[in-house]
Amino acid sequence: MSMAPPNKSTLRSLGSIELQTRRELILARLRDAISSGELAPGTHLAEVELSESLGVSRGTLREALRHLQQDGLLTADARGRLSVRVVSEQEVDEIFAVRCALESLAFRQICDLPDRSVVIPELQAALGHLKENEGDFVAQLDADLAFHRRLCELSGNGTLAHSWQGVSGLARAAITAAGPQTALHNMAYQRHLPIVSLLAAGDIEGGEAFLAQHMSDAAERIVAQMQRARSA
Amino acid sequence: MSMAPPNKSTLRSLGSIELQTRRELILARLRDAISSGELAPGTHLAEVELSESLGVSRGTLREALRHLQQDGLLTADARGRLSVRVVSEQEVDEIFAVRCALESLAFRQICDLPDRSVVIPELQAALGHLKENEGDFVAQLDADLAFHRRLCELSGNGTLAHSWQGVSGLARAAITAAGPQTALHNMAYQRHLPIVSLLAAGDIEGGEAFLAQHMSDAAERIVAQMQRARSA
DNA sequence: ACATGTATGACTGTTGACAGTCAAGCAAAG
DNA sequence: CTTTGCTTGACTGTCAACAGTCATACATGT
Repeated sequence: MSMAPPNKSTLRSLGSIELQTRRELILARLRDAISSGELAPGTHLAEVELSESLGVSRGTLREALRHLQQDGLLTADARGRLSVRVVSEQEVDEIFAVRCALESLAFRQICDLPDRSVVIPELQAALGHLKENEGDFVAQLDADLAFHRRLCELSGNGTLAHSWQGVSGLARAAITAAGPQTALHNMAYQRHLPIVSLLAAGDIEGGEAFLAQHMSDAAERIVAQMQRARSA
Repeated sequence: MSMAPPNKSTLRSLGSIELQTRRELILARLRDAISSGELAPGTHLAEVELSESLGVSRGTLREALRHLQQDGLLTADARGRLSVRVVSEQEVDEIFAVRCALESLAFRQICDLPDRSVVIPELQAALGHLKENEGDFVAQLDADLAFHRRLCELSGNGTLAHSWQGVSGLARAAITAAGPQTALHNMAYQRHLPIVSLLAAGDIEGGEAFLAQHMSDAAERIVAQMQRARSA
């Protein structure tokens, strides 16, 4: 019995299996654990215990930890012990101010793009995910951040997207730490809709103003919730 | 023979010795090597060879490499081999656009500070270092970046300062890669002076406009030098 | 010649173990 | 009761070695 020889298109369509190294696996795992609150802020991360529970050696774990440390999600004390970063209320303002600056740049760069018509549908698709599953907090948070990330990516500025990712980890950790009562998910679709509209209109001034309000609102809401949770 | 008992002030003045781990030492060493061009862009970094030449084990080296990778100074190919990042001409524009957005935020936040009078002398001091040793290229580059870093630090926004550091590594690598002919050091003092003046005056609009011009000028000069070097 | 095995070398991924350091607890000396 | 010294336990810093994979080059068969 003879099989038909594979043609080039078949070979190409097979693609390549994505190779996930152990380090990358536990890196993603730890990222999720921190940003979801599974690892509460301030938690001490003992290397031996963590490596055993994750099923990897300490060396492999340490490489992932260095990555997270550079991301700002972990902090080291004088003796080198790592713990999950606790974001203060002041830092929430800082984080969202930086996000505002970066996303405003993305907005401007998209407006300066020769052809804006391609990015609008992309953002509308991201908006769609925001409209779906309105009850689920984490899903809403994911969709929220995904929308803003897409905004940065669509600017075509890879350095910008990379910088944004650097602060987004902290942003997500802060939002999660504040708790699901933050009510960030209420009306999330409506709150993000004007961004796309202003972008489609090419209104740079309007977009920047709206983004500034959008970010300061979010920061204020989170800080308020943190204070409420602290006094309780 | 009796010594006088140490009083508290003496004890306090002793301070504490700063503990430098091997990982941090070689991290700084590699940082310098990359940003100074000692390790040329595209250079392949073999772990065994590097660890031997640095006098550390592979494990220790790898932790430092992960740090640099996250900083964007190193890139990994499909097989995990690391090499010094080569910044394209497009990326130069990207990097300086991000720097502009971040430093503009720093400018605004300093202007919003209750007491601006404290930061002005600090920046003037940084300007002073820029005026000194005008012949030395690397010293000028150091002073240049130090000035901009100080601007971000003085904003009081630690997250902003951290994000800036994230792109500054790439910026420095790009400048060094373009070569000392970039003439970035010419009139560096005069080119930075208006930033402090506008800041002292609290002129946000003027400051942002100047920073935008400052950054796009720098990017243009670097790209031009890269093209010149490439065609030669 | 061309395609297919097959050894070889180089490199990264990963691991387990050793060494040094700090904190906590306890005992002895003042 | 305070201080000093010692022991124990836990933790991070560091290392050398094993295992798996890929590219290269050579040899083999058609």
